[in-house]
Amino acid sequence: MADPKSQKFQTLTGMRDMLWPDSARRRLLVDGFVGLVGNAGYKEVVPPLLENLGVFRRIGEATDVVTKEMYDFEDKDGSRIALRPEMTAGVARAFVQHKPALPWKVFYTGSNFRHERPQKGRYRAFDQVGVEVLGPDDPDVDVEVIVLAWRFFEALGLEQVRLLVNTLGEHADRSAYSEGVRLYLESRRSELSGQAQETLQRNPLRVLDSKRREDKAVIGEAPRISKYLSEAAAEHFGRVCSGLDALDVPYTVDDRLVRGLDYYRRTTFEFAADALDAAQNAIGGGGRYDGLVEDLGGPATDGVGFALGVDRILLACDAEEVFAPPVTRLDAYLVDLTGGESARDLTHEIRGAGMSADRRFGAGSMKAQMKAADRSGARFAVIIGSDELVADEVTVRMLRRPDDGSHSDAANGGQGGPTDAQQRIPRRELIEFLRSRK
RNA sequence: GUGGUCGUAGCUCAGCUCGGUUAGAGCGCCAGGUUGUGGCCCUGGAGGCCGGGGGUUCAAAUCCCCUCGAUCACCCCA
Repeated sequence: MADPKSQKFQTLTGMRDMLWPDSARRRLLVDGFVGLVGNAGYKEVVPPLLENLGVFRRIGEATDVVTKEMYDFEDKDGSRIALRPEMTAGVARAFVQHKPALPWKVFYTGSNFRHERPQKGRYRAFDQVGVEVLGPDDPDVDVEVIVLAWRFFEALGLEQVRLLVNTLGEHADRSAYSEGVRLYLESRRSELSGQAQETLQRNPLRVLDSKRREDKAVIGEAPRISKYLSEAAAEHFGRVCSGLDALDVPYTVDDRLVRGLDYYRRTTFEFAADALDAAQNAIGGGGRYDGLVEDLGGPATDGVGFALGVDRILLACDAEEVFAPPVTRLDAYLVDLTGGESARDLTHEIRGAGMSADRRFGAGSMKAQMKAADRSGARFAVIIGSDELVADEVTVRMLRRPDDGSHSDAANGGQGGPTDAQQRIPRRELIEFLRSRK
């Protein structure tokens, strides 16, 4: 950095400012999600960004998220607290604290923080949207949750999304399976990559996730979860699959799908965006976490949910060229050649009537004001010159047609684009004029 | 935490290999052409300590070292 007197600040590593139109697109995406899950009976929950560190420890002592990536620090009273690295643990804590009626169906949107090396689709501050259902053990809940996410991707226009599902079995199944995998991998330890050997010591199941080529052969012959499943777990999973079939949601069972966080039991799932050439192509994931609530001091309660990565979804939308940012719309833009009082009064009058209006501060030449009017996306320029002022009239000029979603552009062939119709009307009729042409 | 690539105008980049007058282009922005009319066109203008620091040299955007940042991959995960 330069000399301290004139130090310029910029965003921290892995964090970024989102400016328009990216911010508009993100807003639209989040609003769409809220609408979708609201229709399914989910209510919003807004947990705090900071929690006692212990809340997040339950995510898994063997995970990087907990051991290496948390923004944790000491509070002023000496207690250990942390910025949330994900939402589920905080939501589960809220459940334990408030004891809401069952089933508790909630959704959330918000930022999470993980201290990792940033790369495409991975930031230290990232947005997620998600849902959680606490209470029912019914496999139909798993289905509802998965289908919700699937419909959301459909609504955005995404087509190259793959749904992967798996089951890790119940607690005992998972432990037995983990041990089975560990024994197997130990027996072929020398064939594994160095990284995989390290992972093996901490969390054998995670080795199955390795992307390194040298590990593939060994992983391919590893034991399958199906052999370790209890009857109940197998039946649960079977009903999840048949539910997805019934609702025509395509999926593939991937028995190597081991999700990162320790609290998952039974159903797990992940959404991969194939249009993303980046390594970070998981745009969402989730599963059952029966036992998490108990770990946090609550009654034994089943839970299932998912989290979707807003940033990655937007990246996937870019790759598939869908979900363009919304077009700016304005009902009127004021062009005032007489000093600005009319622009000031009319913008507020129009807004007060429930329509949208803007104007240019500092006025400028008519050309400058008209240019600004065009760029604003306004349908009409409302022009007030000295003639109009004296006659108590306004000139209303159409800048684009009602059905013209694009920015006006004379070069686009003229269909619905170029317009220049204008007329003078009494000033008191302006609101009615704009309203009748909305 | 490890490795590769890259930092020049608001944005996208040229110039760097073979150091040498006021560092360029396109887009965007501002103004004028059109003294009351946007989108197209033409003209002009503003805007850069060439990421920062140090070194080599008569001379560094250009060569060397360090540093910071970005980016991609590993790891991990959304």
